[in-house]
Amino acid sequence: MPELPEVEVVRAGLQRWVSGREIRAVDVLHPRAIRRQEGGVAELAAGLRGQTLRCASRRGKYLWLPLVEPGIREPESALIAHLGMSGQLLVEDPGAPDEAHLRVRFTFADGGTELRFVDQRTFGGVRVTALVPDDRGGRLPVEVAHIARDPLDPEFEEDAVVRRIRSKDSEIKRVLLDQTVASGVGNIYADEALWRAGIHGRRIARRLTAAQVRLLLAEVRTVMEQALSQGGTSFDALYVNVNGQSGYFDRSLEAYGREGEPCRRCGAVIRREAFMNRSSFWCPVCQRAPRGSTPSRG
DNA sequence: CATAGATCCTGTATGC
DNA sequence: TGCATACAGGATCTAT
Repeated sequence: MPELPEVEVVRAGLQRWVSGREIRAVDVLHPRAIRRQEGGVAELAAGLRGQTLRCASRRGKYLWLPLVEPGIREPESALIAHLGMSGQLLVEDPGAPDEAHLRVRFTFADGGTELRFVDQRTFGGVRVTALVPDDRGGRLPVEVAHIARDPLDPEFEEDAVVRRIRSKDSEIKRVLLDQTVASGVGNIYADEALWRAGIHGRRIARRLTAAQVRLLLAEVRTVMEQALSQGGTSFDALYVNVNGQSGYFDRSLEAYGREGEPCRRCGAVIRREAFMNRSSFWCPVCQRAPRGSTPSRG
């Protein structure tokens, strides 16, 4: 499932293969993929035709490419994409057969490779959106303005984020997944970072020490950087880079998906419990449960 | 305001 | 063999 490292791999692919190219046309094969587009297909097509894509940018799990018309320097809009849980952005030859879940096709004026948005579960989507000023004199898509900087952002404000996390009267895993606190973390890397830091996800954020929160953020950064260096995590080929290749960080996961297997640090059996309509995996020895938390299933 | 929970979506795996 | 159900989970919406 695409979290920050996977989205970053896709961003780099877009930068290499589609940045600098002029869009000729867009073909929407499934309306849900553009459900948040004001004005629907017509406005999407009008907003893209004849525009050139600028540098591929990312914050957390959002991706965008600013759009410029010939002769105009400052972009005022951008093509934005979110992969949801199964979205793919693929760069392919125009003659390649359509994927079963092809949702949107972008073709370019140069007649070269096309960009395809493929999404089985249709939680993701693309749209053209306005760029608005950010807090540092730059510009951001309006959808991204409320998303916090991610831990790999050079301008990530560690101290402020530690304070913000420790102000929350909520379970730490829930806070890690809150994209307005720090972005880019999803269910997999949350479990991995918590395991590495030796912190149970049900601990209340404001009861953690500043040192514990600092350690947790350091582990978030470490696990994401490792995943990125291996091309991201993939379980079922739903996540791929723009060339359709999977990463292999899943071989390095220590907690996520390892229910019933031994903890690689202490040998205890990794546990699993339902959490926010998904699952949490943790080591009952390395990650002590908070008082009053009910042990799950025995 | 802060926090918790439901909802969207479909292919795959599992149980009866 | 077929049908029903559980599961994967990011963002957003509603409820408290």
